[in-house]
Amino acid sequence: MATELDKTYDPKAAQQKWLKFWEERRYFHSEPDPARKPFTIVIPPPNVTGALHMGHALNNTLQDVLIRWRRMQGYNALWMPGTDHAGIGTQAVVEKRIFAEEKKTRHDLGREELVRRIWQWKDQYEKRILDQLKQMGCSCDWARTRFTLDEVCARAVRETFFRMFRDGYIYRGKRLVNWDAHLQTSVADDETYTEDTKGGFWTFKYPVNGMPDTFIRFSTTRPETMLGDTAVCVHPGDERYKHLIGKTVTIPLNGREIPIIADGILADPELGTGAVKVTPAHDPNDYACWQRHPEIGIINILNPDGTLSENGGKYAGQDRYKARDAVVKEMEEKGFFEGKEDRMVPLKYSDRSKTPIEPYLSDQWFVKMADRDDGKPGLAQMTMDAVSDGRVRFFPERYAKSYLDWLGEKRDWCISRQLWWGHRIPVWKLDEPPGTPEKEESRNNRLIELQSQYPDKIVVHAQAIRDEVESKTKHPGSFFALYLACVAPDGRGIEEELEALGFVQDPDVLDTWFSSALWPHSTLGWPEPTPELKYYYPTSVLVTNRDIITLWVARMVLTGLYNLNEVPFRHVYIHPKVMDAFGEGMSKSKGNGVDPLDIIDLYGADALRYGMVAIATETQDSRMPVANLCPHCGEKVPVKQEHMYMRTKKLTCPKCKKPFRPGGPWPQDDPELPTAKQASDRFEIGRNFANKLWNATRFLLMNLEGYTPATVNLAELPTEDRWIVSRLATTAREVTAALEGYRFAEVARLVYDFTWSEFCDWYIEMSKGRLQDPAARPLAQRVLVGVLDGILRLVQPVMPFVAESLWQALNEVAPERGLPTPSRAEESVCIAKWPDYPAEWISSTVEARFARMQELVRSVREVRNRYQVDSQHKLTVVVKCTQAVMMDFVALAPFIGPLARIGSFEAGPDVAKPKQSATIVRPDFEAFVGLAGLIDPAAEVKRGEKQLADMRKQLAGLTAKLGNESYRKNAPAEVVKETEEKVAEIEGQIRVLEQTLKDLQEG
RNA sequence: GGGCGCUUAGCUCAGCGGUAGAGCGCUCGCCUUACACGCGAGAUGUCACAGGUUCAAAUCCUGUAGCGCCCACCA
Repeated sequence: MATELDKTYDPKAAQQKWLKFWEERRYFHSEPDPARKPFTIVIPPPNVTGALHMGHALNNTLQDVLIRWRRMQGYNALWMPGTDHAGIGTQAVVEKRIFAEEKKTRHDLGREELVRRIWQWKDQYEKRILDQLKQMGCSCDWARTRFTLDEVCARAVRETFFRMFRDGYIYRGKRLVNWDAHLQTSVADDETYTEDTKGGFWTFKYPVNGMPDTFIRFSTTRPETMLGDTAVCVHPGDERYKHLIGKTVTIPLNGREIPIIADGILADPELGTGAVKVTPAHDPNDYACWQRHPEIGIINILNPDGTLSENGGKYAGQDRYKARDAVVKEMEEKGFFEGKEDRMVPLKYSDRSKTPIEPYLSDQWFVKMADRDDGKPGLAQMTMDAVSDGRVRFFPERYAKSYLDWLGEKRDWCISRQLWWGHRIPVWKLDEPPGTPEKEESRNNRLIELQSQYPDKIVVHAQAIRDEVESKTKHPGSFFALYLACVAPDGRGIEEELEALGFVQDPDVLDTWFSSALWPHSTLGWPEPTPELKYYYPTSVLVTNRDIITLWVARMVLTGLYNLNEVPFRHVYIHPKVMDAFGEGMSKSKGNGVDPLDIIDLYGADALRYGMVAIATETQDSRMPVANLCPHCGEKVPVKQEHMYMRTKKLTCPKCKKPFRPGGPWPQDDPELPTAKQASDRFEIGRNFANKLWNATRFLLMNLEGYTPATVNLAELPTEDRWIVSRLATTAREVTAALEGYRFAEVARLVYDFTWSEFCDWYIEMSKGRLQDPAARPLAQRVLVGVLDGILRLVQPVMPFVAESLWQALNEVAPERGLPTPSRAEESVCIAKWPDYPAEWISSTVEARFARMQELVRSVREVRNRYQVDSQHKLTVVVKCTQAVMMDFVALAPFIGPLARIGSFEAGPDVAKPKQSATIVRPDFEAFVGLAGLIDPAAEVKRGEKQLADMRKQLAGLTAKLGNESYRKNAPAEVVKETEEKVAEIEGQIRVLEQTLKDLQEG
C-alpha cells in the first residue's frame, strides 16, 4: 500500500522534480483579479555583473518565505523578478574582459559596438542569475521578468526624466565630482572606497606681494594643484595672519596673483601652518569655499584623462603625477619649497578601476532635492514625510532614522554618468557660441513652433549659463546661450527635427539608481495605466539590505510619490548581513564570500533556505564560518583569517597535501588548479531537519494501512492527542505572528522545535504503542496524519521542496485528512491553505499535564542511564501522585522500558517502596525506582547529598527573599505566591531526600 | 568625528525585568523494526567591564573597552 520512501531525503531529486511541477502548474503566476487581495513584492534586482552570493540567498529566501506564506493565506501573490543593468559595474567588467582578450579599449570599439557586446554579456549572465534563483526555489512569476534597461523600463525612465525636467526638478550644473580618470567617468560616492596610501605631505610658501621677505606657508598632499590655486585662506581670528588678509601672493609657478582671504570654515588655525591654499576646481572643501567667495574664481587644470589641461601652463599635457614631481622640483629650485614628510594619506579610489579619484569640475545633471521656492515641500521633504507619517514603515523601526537623516540633508542627486551602458539622457542641447541675431531668431522661432506643435512632447529650457571656468579666464563676464531640449518617450520625429537644427543628444547616461528608483512601478507598466499597475501598486513589502536604504529605498519612495502620488510599498524589511567567520562583511575584494550553489549542492536548497531564515534575527548580523572541501580528497579545510587578508589564491590540503584554489562566488581565474566547493556546518541543521521531516512522514506512511478519514471528537481524545493538537494550534499562531512581524529566525525555531522535540520525540513515539492496538489505531492514524498535514503547511514557506515531496506522498495514501473533520487536501502544498486553528484547541491545562508526564518519563530514564540499566532489566517504580497522574503514568509505561511493577502511594499502596532504590525528586511527584542488585548505595548517597546541598542553597535564597519586607510589599502578588509555593515544594523535596538518604545509610 | 548595532556555554546564536537556553562540539549509553543527517541521558556560563535605577537586572539607564556596519571628514 504505502508509498515507499527512501531512508534519507534526496534534495537533488526533489528540487528537480518539484521545480518542474510548479512551473507546469503555474502556481507562481499571478494575474490581476479584483475579487482577491493582492500581495506583491518586487525583487531587488540583482546586478547582471556578478554571481549570486550569500547576501542574495538571504534576501531572496526571505522574500520567498513571505510570498509563499501569503499565497497560502489566499492572497493573490505576485513576486516580480528581474535584473539590474548596473551601469558602471557591468561596463567595467566587459571593458576589462575585452581588453584582456583583444587588447582593445572602448574607444577602439565605438559606442554602438561596446553596447552590443555588453548586451551579449547581459543575456548570458541574466540567464545564469535567474536560473540560480530558480534553484533556490524562488516562487517568482517568471513570465513577468523585467530588466532595468528593457523597453518597458526605458519608457518609464524617459517619462520620469521628462516630467522632472518639465517641472524644473532636473537641472544641469557644474559640480565637483569624483572623477575616475581611467574609466573617464564620474562615479558616485558609494562607488568609491578610501584607503590609506603612501603619499607625501609637502610644505611650500608663496611670497606676499608688496611685503618683501614676507611669505605665507601652507601644506598640501597634491602639489600640482597649486597651478589651479585661486586664493590662500586663513582663519579670520588667527593673529598670525590677520595683517595679511586682503593682500595678495604670487604663485611662483605661473606668476598668477591671488588674494589672501579669511574663511573660518575652511581654515583651521590648529592644523598645519594655519594657512590653506584654495583650489576650488579640485577639492570639495575649496569648492565650497569658492561658493562663499565667488570673486576668487575657479580654474580647472585637469583634462578628463588625468593629464593637465592648458590651464596648467607649461605642464599642459603631462600626467598629473608627473606634473606633481615637476612642480615640486620647480618650487624647490626657486626656493619656495619648505620640506616634505612621508605620510600615509587616505586616498579615495574608484571601486571599479581601482585608480585614485580626482575631484573634477564637470557638467552634470542633477535632481533638485531642496524645498521649493514657493515654500512647498521639495522632493526630499516629500520623501521624508511618507516615512514620518507612517505611509511607509520600516522593520526594524530603527532604520527609519538612517533614511530620514540622509534625506534631511536634502543634497541634490547627481544622475549623470559618463558611460555608454545605461539609459541615455533624453536631452538634446545646443551650445554653439553666440551667432548672429538673425540666425538665433530663426532658430528660436522654430523651437517655439515645435513646442506648440507637440505641447506635451518637448520642453526647451533656454538658459543663460555662465561658464565659470571660461568667464574667469578667457571671456570675463560673457554669457553663453544654452538650449536644452528634453523630449518625451514617444517623440521620435521631434528628435530628428532638433538634430536638424544642430542639437546634439547629451552623450551621458543616467545613474543606474535612476532606473532602479522606478522599479516598483516601471515593472508594472507605468506610465501606461495597465491593469497590473492599478491592481498591484503599491506593493506590499520591500525586502532589502541596509546598505541601500538611502541609495535605493529613499529614491523609490521619491519617484513613486512623484510619478503616482503613492508610496511604492507599505513596509520595508531590512535584513541582517551575512558576515564571514571573523565578523567582517563578505565582499569580492576580500574574497571571503560563499557560493549559495555550493551549499545547495552539498546540503540541498531546503537546508540553504532554512539556514538563511534562521539567521535573520532582528538585531544581529550573523557570522558564517566556512570550510573548503578539498577537491582531491574531500577533506574539510576550515577557512582561517590569514586566508582572507592575503586573498589566498592557493591552499594546500593538510590531508592529501595537494593544492587547490579556495571556492566562493568569485573564484580567482586559475585554470591550473581545481576549485574547492565550500561547506559550512551552519547548514547541517537545515539538512538534518529536512531529513527528520522526511522520516517522520516515512514512519506514518508505513503505519497508515487501513487509514480511514473521520471526524475526531476533541473532547474525547487521549491526553497526548489533546496535547499535540494544542501545541500545533499554539505553534501555528506563533508562526503566523512571527511572520507578520518579520521575525524570521523565530519562524525557523518554532517550526523546528515543534516538529522535532514535540511531534517526533514525544507524539510519534507515544503513537507506536497505539498503532499496534486495533482499537486505538484508527484514531491515532487520524491525529498523526492531521498534525503532519499542519506541519507540512507550516514548513512549506521555508522548505518548499521537502514539504512538497511529503505532501504528495501523503496525498497518495491519505488524501482526505485534517482535524477535526477531514477534507480533501489541495493538490500542492504551495497552494494549500495556511493553518489557522481554533483557539479552543489550545489548552494550558493539558499542556501542563503533559509537561508533568514528560518530566516523569525523563526522571526514570535518568535513573536508568545513571545505573546503566540494560533494556532487559525490569524496574519497579513507585510514584507518589494523584490517581490522574497515575493513569497517565501507566499509559507512559512503554517509554520507561520493561517494568516489573508500577505502583502509587496515593492510587493505592499496592506496591511497597523498593528496598534498593534510586530516588527521583521532582516538582509534581516523588518516585522511587527499584534497582535490585544494581544500586550502589554509596554513590546514591553521595549524589543525594549533593542534590540536597543544592536544594538547601536554593531554599535559603528564596527564604531570604520572602523575608525581605520590600519584596513582599512591592513584588506582584502572583510572583510572591509562586515563590512561596516554590519554597513549600523544595521543603517537601528536601524532606523526601533526607528520609531516603537516611534509609540508604541504614541499609 | 557622527549615527546604528554587537559583546551570553569551546563555536554559531536565541532570550531582553522575576531561579540561564538551542544547534554544533564534548562525556556516557544505544544499530530500540521512521531517521546514526538518528535515539536516550549528562557536563559546561561572575550573561564584556564599571557604576546606577528596582524588592528583583543577562534583560532598563549612564559610562568604559573591544568588534562590526553606515555616513561625514582628514590642507
